Amino acid sequence: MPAKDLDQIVNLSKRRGFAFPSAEIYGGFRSSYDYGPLGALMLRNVKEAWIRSIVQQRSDVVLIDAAILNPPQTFEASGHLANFSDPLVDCTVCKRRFRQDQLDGRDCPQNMKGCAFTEARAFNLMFRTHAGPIEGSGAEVYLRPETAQGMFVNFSNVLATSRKKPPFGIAQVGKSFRNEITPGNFIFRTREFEQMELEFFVPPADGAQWYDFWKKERFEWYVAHGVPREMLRLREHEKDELSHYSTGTCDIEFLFPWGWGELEGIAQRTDYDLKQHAQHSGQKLDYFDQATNERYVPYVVEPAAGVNRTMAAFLLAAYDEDVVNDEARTVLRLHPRIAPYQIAVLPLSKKDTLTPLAERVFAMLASRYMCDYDETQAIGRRYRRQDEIGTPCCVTIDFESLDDNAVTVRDRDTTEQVRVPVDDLFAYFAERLGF
RNA sequence: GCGGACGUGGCUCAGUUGGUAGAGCAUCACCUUGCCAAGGUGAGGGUCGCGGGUUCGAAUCCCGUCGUCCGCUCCA
Repeated sequence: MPAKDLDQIVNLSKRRGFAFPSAEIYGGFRSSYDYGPLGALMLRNVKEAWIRSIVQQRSDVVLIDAAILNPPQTFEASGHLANFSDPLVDCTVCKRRFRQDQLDGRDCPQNMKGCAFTEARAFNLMFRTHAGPIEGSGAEVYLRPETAQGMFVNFSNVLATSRKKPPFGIAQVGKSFRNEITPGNFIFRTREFEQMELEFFVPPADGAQWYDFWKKERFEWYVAHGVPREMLRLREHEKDELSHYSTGTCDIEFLFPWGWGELEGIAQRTDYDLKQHAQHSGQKLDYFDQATNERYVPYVVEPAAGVNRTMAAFLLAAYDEDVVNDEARTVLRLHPRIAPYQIAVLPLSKKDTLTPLAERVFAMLASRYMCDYDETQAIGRRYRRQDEIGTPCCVTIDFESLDDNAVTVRDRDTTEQVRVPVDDLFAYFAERLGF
């Protein structure tokens, strides 16, 4: 029973410390969220799960971390400066908004009787600032609207230093900034957001094949991390939806409370980006294949995912309310790799006699897993608290533990308990958590 | 950005025709219990988003502003 109501997640986030409206003591700042103690851990887990799948478990992808600030040339080449700005006009009569360039001098299509337009305003979706301390001086710079250009401008650097050759990929996780006209839906669309992008460079002839590969690969990543298949879909873009350089794009969409929303776009970008940067920079951005004696500009397949909206999707998919012992409980059925904590260590009693062993068990488990420690209030209440933040396992130390050096491990989803010797805990959790 | 609704302690809310704020849950301390929450006693926490105005007096009226939600628009 996934959450139907966004409010459930927003409230839980605020109440337990996943995400807070940014600068809340000053009334909040539109479109920004601050991630709290649990949210910061979960966000990191989402990114690490992606890196693990894309970089660690593959031998053909390397990771970079490029600058957020970029000179205008980067975005002149990418096309963002020319295409990322729309002149928009509002009709003061029918209250509709149009792109001026699409109106082509005509009257408002919605109202034949002379609608009145406002002055055209340019909505540039890129954040601009300047380098140097004095207002108006120094070089003009832009905050990147996507991480992708960092991979393209470093294509040669990576090729020369990593000893990779096509097909190979450059991955990056990092913040991007877009001056969205309408941010909203909690952390789904914010002006400052984080991306997980892969640029996968392939021989042109293999582009379509790799496009299919990454579509399947990325879809299954969400499934493997706990999103029910029926809450996901792969939507191929229509021909008229495609960017001018793309020969195919599809979105991996999640069924949000407000409808299907994009988690990730997978695009065939052909050789557009490398050629643009080669042209603007005057540098060669191609690959010489020794085996075939051919020189070519690789085609690019780009899976580009949103970190924050993926986190939102994980939360929504995991949210559940069930009944345990005639009591309603809220439980986040998060994947163990995604949950903020994997384990909570809970001494049954606050009696000092249990504390030394409990602290020893915590120190042991914390060397490998993110663990919480809580010794206040009734044990049942602590279980429910951990359920609500998605902790897969609770380890309870009782008085018997002092004698038999064993603890009780309680499962979040089934609430079942098993007795496990302290010495066997690592082996047990490796099996139970999967890592 | 437009239209509509809304903005009260961490959360959910109550606050009568304007008279200087309450509840439940949560949190903390102590006691009790000790394997599936909401026993006992007590405590902390709100200039009612922010600013201005009207008034003897405003959470309650007016203006502005910030923010949230819905619809439209936008989403290379």
